[in-house]
Amino acid sequence: MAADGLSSKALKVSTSGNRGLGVRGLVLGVLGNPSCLPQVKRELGENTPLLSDEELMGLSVRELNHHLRGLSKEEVARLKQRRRTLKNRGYAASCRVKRVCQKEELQKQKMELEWEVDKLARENAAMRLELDTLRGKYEALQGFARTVATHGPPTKVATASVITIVKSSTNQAAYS
Amino acid sequence: MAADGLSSKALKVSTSGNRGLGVRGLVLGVLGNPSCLPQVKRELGENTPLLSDEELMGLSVRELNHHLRGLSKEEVARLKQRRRTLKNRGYAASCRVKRVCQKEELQKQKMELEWEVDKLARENAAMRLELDTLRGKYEALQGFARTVATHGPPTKVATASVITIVKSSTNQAAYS
DNA sequence: TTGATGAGTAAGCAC
DNA sequence: GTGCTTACTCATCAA
Repeated sequence: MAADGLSSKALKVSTSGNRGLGVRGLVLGVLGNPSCLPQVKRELGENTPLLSDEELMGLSVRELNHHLRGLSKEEVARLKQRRRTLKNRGYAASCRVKRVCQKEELQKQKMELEWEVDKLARENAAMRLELDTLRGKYEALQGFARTVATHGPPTKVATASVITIVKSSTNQAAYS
Repeated sequence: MAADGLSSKALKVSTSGNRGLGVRGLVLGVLGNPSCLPQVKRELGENTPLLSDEELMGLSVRELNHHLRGLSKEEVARLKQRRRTLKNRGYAASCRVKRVCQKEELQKQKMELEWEVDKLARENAAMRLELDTLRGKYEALQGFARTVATHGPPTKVATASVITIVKSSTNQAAYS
């Protein structure tokens, strides 16, 4: 268990993948091509040219197996573990990116909604104003029509239609 | 450097702070009171009762210095590092909690805004309907008033006011 | 096996 | 020093 932790640490140090803005990766990258421990037994395999992190990452399983020929069981395990670790590093990075994107997406949607609320509220206010204005005019006209209907209607038909309009008016209870 | 990494690992294993749901912390917690390496030199200090993680975390700097009396420089550094590590663990946890809370807060705000948009849109539609209805009634009344004004006004004053109302109407250009 | 994610650790920044 | 955040590693789960 402790050995695992140690070997992992060693692998981490040996790593040269300096992604993002990480100062750590850059600093460690100065020290290292990926060969701190593997170097010891490297003479066994001629066609294993000290795979870089990127190469090891990109390999398909079949290609990886090719590179694994002639390596000791321990070496194979070590290389596979390094591959897994490198991939995990990538997964972690994309996980972080995803998190940030989701947050930004939410903030964007929020802003759009705020804008929409503002727009609708302004439309609403304008309509309310228009409605009030029209109601005022309507009431004035209605008053006139009532006067006409009361003090001397010119035609029976027209008067009837105005009365209908006035009665169908909902909440204007100013019929003293 | 490698020694640092190793000792850190050892510290991590010795740690018993099992916060959150982590299975790892629980599992490792079974193995360990915090005394894997420190135990060797423990006989030197009588008044250092193997500080637990919680105790070490909660200590003020002054209290910590008290516990540091009679320890070797290496021991002091080790203990301080453990303290720092423990605190970092807490910081990381609260950082994660904060992140989750912020996200939930955004989602909540988004939902509230969506609800508000919906409300305003419905208000808007209702007002638009009301406005159209009222416009219809107004136009009908206006037609009647014009008829009256043309074919025999009962009073001069009332007619004038109706004419004013009709003329002040903005976009109703149905004056054939 | 691969990809994603929670927790823990160290580095680095800001106060 | 303290607290926060990022990048990395590992354990663990899901597909």
